[in-house]
Amino acid sequence: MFSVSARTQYGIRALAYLARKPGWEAVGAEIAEAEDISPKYLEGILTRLAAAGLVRSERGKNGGYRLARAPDGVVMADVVAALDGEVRPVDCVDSLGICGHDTSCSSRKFWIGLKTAIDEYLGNRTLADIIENGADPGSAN
Amino acid sequence: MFSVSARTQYGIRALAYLARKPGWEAVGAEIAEAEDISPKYLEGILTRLAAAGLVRSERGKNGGYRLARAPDGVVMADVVAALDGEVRPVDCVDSLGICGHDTSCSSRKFWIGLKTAIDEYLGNRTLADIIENGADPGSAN
DNA sequence: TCTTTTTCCTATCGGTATAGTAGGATTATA
DNA sequence: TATAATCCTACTATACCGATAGGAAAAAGA
Repeated sequence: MFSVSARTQYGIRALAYLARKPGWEAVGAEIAEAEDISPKYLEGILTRLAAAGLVRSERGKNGGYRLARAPDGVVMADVVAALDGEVRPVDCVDSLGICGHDTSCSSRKFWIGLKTAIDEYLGNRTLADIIENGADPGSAN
Repeated sequence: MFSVSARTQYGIRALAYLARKPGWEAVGAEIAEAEDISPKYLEGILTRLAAAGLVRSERGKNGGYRLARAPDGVVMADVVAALDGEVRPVDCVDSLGICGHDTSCSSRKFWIGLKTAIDEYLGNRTLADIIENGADPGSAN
């Protein structure tokens, strides 16, 4: 339940690799080898991250990917959204009347509350927290 | 991302129906029709809920399902676990060394923190909160 | 200009889980 | 004994995911 896709896990590892890279120089296939990820698959992941503005891509020789901003500015909620989409436990969190059954659905608030809890966690963590070995900025735990 | 299966959504609706049933009498196919769920599919859902001890099943004529305890004793974390399994963002939340890559994985704490946040939310909500139209017992929101 | 190295785009494939269906065996009531 | 319900097993169709393949476009250096 609530398992995170390999895509997102790979993406975070790739971002962490870029963040640890001295001078944040542009790198490409090097990431796949270091992190033991299928190169071609990682390609698509980095493209998504670039489209979301989290990494900057440079084409051609000596090109590659570099972090678009400092690690403490890379919010994990954005990373997850870029790779696996917005947090949406049920479809009706956005638009009502999808199930066409109950206009005042009794469980909708429950799911919206869960989404809020998850968004809050992911919104308060950055890539910097991850590369500092999971230090937790939150008040809880 | 983090979408909830139809199985769990159906299950919660079925439980809410049982909770609203006067006297908590045993009912069966009636739920499927009222909640507009495929009867045969709902069957399997109720079996799971019964196996988890959340509902009590009675076979034979006049049989059916009834809530095993009062709605405020039915913790949503148990419901979700019964239908979709434990909350496990990544496999290594339980056992370390699965990826075989980094023994001190930098993102593990991050995912465990997420699991904790989700478990906390689901563990503090009961079926009673749902049928009271999503009243929120938590301090946040 | 030509070659190399890289990102980018599209298409495909196998595996797996999900949602739903089907048929019948078992159990209890009347 | 007939009926009505849960239980059990198997099947199908669909969709997504992880991964692969082949090439087009772009930028740098010779």
